[in-house]
Amino acid sequence: MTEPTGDQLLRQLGALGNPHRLRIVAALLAERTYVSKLARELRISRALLQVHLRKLEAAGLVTASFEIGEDGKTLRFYELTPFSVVLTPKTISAAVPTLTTPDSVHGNADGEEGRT
Amino acid sequence: MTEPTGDQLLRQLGALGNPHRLRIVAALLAERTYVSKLARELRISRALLQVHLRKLEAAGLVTASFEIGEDGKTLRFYELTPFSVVLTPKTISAAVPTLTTPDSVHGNADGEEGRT
DNA sequence: ACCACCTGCTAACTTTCTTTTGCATGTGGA
DNA sequence: TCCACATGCAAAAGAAAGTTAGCAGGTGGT
Repeated sequence: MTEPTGDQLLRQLGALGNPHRLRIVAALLAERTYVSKLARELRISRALLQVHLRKLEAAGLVTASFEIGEDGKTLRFYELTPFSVVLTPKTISAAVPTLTTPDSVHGNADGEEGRT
Repeated sequence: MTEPTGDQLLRQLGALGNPHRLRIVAALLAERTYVSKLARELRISRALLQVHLRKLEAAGLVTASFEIGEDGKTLRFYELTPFSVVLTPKTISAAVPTLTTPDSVHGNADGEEGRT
């Protein structure tokens, strides 16, 4: 299953390339929790945490789910997805050809000699 | 030796989280080359390529060196550094405590209640 | 009812990337 | 000398990311 497409890989890299998000991952490894609590632990605003969590979620690194706390309140729990990404020139090189980013959209995949 | 500090890891993630840079890595794996040529191959401007190369270099993923081409011209060759980064909740969690980013600079480890 | 928490969302700002343009310099070959 | 290529750097415009602040609604407990 660890055969990320270029875009998928890019999303994961983008999601992990931020100190807050790395901390979030670390925190969630220690224990799954709900947003407000996590925000308090990391000492960042809920709004900010939410944005970061979404990015992690979009990359498939964490998952969210609603749960009812002991006091009957609805809490949104987040937990880690047991991912494992190996970054080496090879793995990257293998993913690159599957990049669909608005970058490869040249309409021209190969060809075109630079000569005049 | 693969024991990146949080900052180091962050730099590598930041460096790889971009389609152009992933392509650059892939291209350099295929063959080491000099800037102008690489720019032609990737079909991006030299100026842009330079910026990306610097970022990769700053993260220690590629290295540069001057060399004299057959025609006696000075060329700046770039080549890959055989890196290998494993991303899992654990490896990340292990790196997080060593993050020195202007983020951890709270000067205040605990304290400050959220009260109004 | 009021307080204490939880959730979600948006508008506005600030900061950091990304990319383009253009200039300056150096070398070998015709 | 002029052309073709290489290198380097910086200013400026555009785009994306990161943050803050504030509003709205929901539930349980006192």
